[in-house]
Amino acid sequence: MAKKPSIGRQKIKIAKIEIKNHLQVTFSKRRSGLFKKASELCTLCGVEISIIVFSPAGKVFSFGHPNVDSIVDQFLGRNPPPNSTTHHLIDAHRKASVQDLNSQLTQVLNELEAGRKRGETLDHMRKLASQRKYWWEKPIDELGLNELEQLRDSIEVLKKNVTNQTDKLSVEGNVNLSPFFSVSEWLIRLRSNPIR
Amino acid sequence: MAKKPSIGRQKIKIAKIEIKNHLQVTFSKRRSGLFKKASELCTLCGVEISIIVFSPAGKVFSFGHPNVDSIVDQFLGRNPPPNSTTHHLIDAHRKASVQDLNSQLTQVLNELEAGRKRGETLDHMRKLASQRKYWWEKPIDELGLNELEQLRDSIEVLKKNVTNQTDKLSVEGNVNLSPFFSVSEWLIRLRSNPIR
DNA sequence: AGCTATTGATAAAG
DNA sequence: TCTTTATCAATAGCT
Repeated sequence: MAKKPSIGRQKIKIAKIEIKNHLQVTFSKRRSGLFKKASELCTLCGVEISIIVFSPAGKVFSFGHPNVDSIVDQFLGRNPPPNSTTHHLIDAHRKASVQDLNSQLTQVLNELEAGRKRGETLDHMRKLASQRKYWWEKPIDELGLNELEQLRDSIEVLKKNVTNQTDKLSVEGNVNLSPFFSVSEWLIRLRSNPIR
Repeated sequence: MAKKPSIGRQKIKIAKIEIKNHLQVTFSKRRSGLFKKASELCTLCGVEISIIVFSPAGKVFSFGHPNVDSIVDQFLGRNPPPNSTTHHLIDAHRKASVQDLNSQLTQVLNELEAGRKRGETLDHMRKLASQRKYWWEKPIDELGLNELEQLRDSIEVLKKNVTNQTDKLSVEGNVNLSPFFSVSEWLIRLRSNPIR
């Protein structure tokens, strides 16, 4: 029989797929494949993985192991807040090297940046961003003198709070005036755009 | 010649690997594979992906694409803030201890998780809210103006502190520079994982 | 870190 | 989106 049921899988170049329909199919397949790989890695090696995918359409797909629930629950915990927090800090300090901290910061920044970008793709988020009802939603470098003074005052409170947590804090009360973006903005967007 | 036709790849059960050495090898291989898959998905479909892996040893590995350029530039100090407080900031950073970074990072991470989590189990969070005594344990939507200020400030200081820490650490050590990482990714890894 | 035999993932088509 | 088929790509077991 000269029949050729299928040419089968073909090698492809790793470059932006232009055919929309094709792209959608590939995205679906590879996204599930990626999550499956992550799942296997979790099981095989007992690690914790979090994946967030922001599609061009503004949809968000996420994978997490264990559930985000357990992370939050662990933090809130049954224990009294001070103990819980202290425990968490001690544990983190024991395990974390400075390199880890940097990695974690990178990760956080990546997430924040992704969250910010995602917000920009959504109409209602765009609307929210443009409103900027409060000064603290602005990028810090846009703050005026008076606003900076408020900021400085709040730092004093911050110092006390953090001191309570770690009983060891030497950060001086200064404000970083070169932000990448408004923290409050991504906070608002994050909570306004629950994953999935 | 009988040679050495290895038995090649064998099917494995997706379950926790007990042999430590074996686990480490598998973790390395599959982590690379996962990041490569993510990279390909980014390129093929033009999506944004963030992956965070917490190893059992406490190490953190992250993948992010794209839009990390601006962050990298900030980290590299390409655009230092032209204001008088810079010196004070640098001073503060020098004094910042690892514990400071830990505590601040922990706080940021938890707030981030709480913010993401909120959309899915609003009731659960509100219920737990009544048990909390400190502002940094609240869900983000319950934070007031002053509290948001504090949070933002802590994050800004955190960024600066880690920038300083990274500067110290990026001097020596080799890094795993996989070919599929973008230049930005390389830069971040160079600064995040100076010693491997 | 490399090698190779297999398994696993997936591009193309229905 | 789901199934099938034919290949391509990832990786388990060794060295």
